Amino acid sequence: MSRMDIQTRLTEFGIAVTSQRLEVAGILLDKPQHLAADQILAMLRKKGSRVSKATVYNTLHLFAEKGLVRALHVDPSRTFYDSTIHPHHHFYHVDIGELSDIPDEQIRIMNLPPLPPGTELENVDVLIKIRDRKI
Amino acid sequence: MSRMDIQTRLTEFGIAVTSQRLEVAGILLDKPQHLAADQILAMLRKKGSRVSKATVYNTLHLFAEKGLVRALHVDPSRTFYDSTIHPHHHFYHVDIGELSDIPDEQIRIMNLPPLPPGTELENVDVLIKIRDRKI
DNA sequence: AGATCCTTTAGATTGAGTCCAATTGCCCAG
DNA sequence: CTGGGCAATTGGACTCAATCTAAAGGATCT
Repeated sequence: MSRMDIQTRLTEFGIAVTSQRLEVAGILLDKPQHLAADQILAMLRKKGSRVSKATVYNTLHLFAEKGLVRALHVDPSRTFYDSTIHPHHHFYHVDIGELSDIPDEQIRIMNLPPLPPGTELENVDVLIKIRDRKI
Repeated sequence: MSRMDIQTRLTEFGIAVTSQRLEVAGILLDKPQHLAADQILAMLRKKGSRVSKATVYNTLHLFAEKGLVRALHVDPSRTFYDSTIHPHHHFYHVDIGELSDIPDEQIRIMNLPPLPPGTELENVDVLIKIRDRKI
């Protein structure tokens, strides 16, 4: 995705454009992937960027809140950010701690239960945990 | 659940019985609930127990591994352990950070995708995120 | 230029969870 | 009973993702 495309994208999601936000988005939105904040920070540093840790965290929170990316809480030790936002679900390979996408169309959920009164749906996550087949 | 019942339960799940494990199980298996390690530790301490932090963590890991309880990674900041193990799913109220059970029978998932080669299913988690209805 | 507001920053701090080396407890053989 | 062996427990140090804070920077408007 070009720098210009990313700018447009940020604006579409109601996010004010700054050079730091462009840098973070440039890394994460590059392709469909799942990255943690510290991985993004490391990648930025490797490229010579001077963005601070606090800004990376602030930026990712903002992106997630505005719906530009999706936060995933699968690995208990850290939050991953998913650059793919059209609805889909995940495989989590517990032996190697790896996350992969499942196209949404394949899964259909029947009989969604009634929500508790006074609440509305935010979203539905399906996480299919898999492991290496034993013998 | 009586002390004796808990002993039987541990043994059924292939867990060697110790006094510390009985104490932890006594708290968590008392009723259907979701507790974090530090909550369990605090409850034990309040009862006058001297179980160490390391033991609480070791014990919960062991319980989860043996299938006596289920670990849930929903709140990014800590792991909750669910005393209910028959299959079921969860509501997560994002505004107040509260977790509640959904009886399994209500939800049916169609068209489970094929698993990646060499892997087998561990389990399927459905997490329905809800929030306070806005006006 | 000054004022206001938002963003970024370095560095300190938090806190769940892990690690480690030492101790305790348990069980069985002799 | 005794002691060897092994598993379980322990306190305390440690890790590290994430948060907090207070100050500095940057843009925009009048």
